Amino acid sequence: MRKKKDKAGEGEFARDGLANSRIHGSIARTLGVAIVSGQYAPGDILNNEIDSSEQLHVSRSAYREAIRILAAKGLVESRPKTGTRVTERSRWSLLDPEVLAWFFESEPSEEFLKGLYELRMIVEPAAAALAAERRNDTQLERMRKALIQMESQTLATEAGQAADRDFHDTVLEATGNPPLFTLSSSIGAAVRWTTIFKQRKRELPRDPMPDHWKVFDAIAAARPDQARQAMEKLVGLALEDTRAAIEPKD
Amino acid sequence: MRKKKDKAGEGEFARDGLANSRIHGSIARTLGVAIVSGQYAPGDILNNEIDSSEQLHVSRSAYREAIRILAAKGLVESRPKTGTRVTERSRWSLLDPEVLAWFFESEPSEEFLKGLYELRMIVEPAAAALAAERRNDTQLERMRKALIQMESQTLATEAGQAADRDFHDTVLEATGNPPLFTLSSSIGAAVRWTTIFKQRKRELPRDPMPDHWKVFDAIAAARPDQARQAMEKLVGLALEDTRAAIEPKD
DNA sequence: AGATCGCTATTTGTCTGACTAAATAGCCAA
DNA sequence: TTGGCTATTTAGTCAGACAAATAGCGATCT
Repeated sequence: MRKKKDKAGEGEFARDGLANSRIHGSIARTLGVAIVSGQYAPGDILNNEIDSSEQLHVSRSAYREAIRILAAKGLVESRPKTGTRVTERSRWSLLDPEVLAWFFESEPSEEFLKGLYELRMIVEPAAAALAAERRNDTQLERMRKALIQMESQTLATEAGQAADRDFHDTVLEATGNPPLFTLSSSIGAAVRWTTIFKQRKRELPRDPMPDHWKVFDAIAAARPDQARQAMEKLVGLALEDTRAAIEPKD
Repeated sequence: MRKKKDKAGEGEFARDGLANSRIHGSIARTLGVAIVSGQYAPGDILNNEIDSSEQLHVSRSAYREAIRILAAKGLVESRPKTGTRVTERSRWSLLDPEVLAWFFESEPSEEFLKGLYELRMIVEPAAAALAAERRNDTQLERMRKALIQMESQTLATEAGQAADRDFHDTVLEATGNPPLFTLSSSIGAAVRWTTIFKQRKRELPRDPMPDHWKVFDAIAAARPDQARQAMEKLVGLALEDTRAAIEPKD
């Protein structure tokens, strides 16, 4: 009864190779992905804890801990007798790093991506302006290193993409505004998908470096307005590229 | 090495009267407040699960579920052998409604409030502009009703304050951008504290209604730029009022 | 002396099963 | 019809055992 071989179908939950090697984390991820991908609709009630944990071949306590994680992120709500139900979308913590990752586990909807870009378009230019006023030398150096790395590795490599994200991250950090900085995971997600979509197009994509350097130069020169405008242009072009790739007209 | 007798007052955790009536929620709140208020510093290691749960007079499973909640919000990180440690501030989900509530449980630091206002200053004018383009009649009606309620009840009443928050909420919702809308809890928190600080001053505070109506009119008239400017002014004045109240010079 | 390997103690992680408490639905009586 | 009681279902809590991971130490080898 204990270690029986899983029957196909039920009891499958992916244990991520690296992180999330704990069962509760894996279950949370599995359920989280199922919820954000629409496999469960808001208002739907999950099977009760006993049935669910049996189907997944895990103990009730591990399953419950997974549910607590989902509840903490606003995806579900539990009450005695009623059970655990999926909450309405407006209550989901869409900017939570994990929730975001679950969203991007399957291809995100165009509408969702559009929303994320709109957020970038609002936040990043303002952040660049603040960064131009407040950045310290360490942060400036980190930005420069990131761009150099991005330049030499190109966005075709994982290291280059990480450098890209690191640059945008550091800009946010240089605002010295902690609440603003927590948006970095959301913006990082959008940045990542810009790259993915750009590379999906066959043609050689536009070189992103000049735009990035303009932002950097303005921040280094402590020119807020210039930094805002440069970042506006950068994000605008990224949006364009992504939109072009997402609407395949050819 | 380990303290035999812990601090006096062991086993105390507030069970919120209304929501959070479950033990795991109460413990999460107690620990969450202790963490964000600086009672535990990032890097600190919590007592192990057995000791902690005994001190709180709860079962280990209830305690563990609380820890899972905190981990889901990025406040702590658990690993075997090492224990559960408080994560660095930059990983905290500062915009999560519960985390925000824990922050405001004790008086928030001026710096934190400033960050929140800066976020408002960035997000709300842009949101008002988008709302002017996209709002539907239902949302418009909700905004109008909120302002009327706010006008008649005044910000001295709980109902009036709720109406204020509802107005700002609806503007965010009218952007039609779900990721943007999730910022409403953060912005609502800032709005709430504007009122608290304003009322702390003895003198009769400035009437907030004209500014609000200007924003509404612009959104109703579908004029994005006008809406942006009106909201900019509204938030700017709110910031001023709060700053005046937070720095008592008289 | 230094590096390497493996052991062990400690801590979280998982499991089991029983019992408690809350919330609902449905019944029964007024 | 209504109002309240009760049965039932579900999450919530508890206790205790065992498993897995790993940081740190110590023995061993070079």
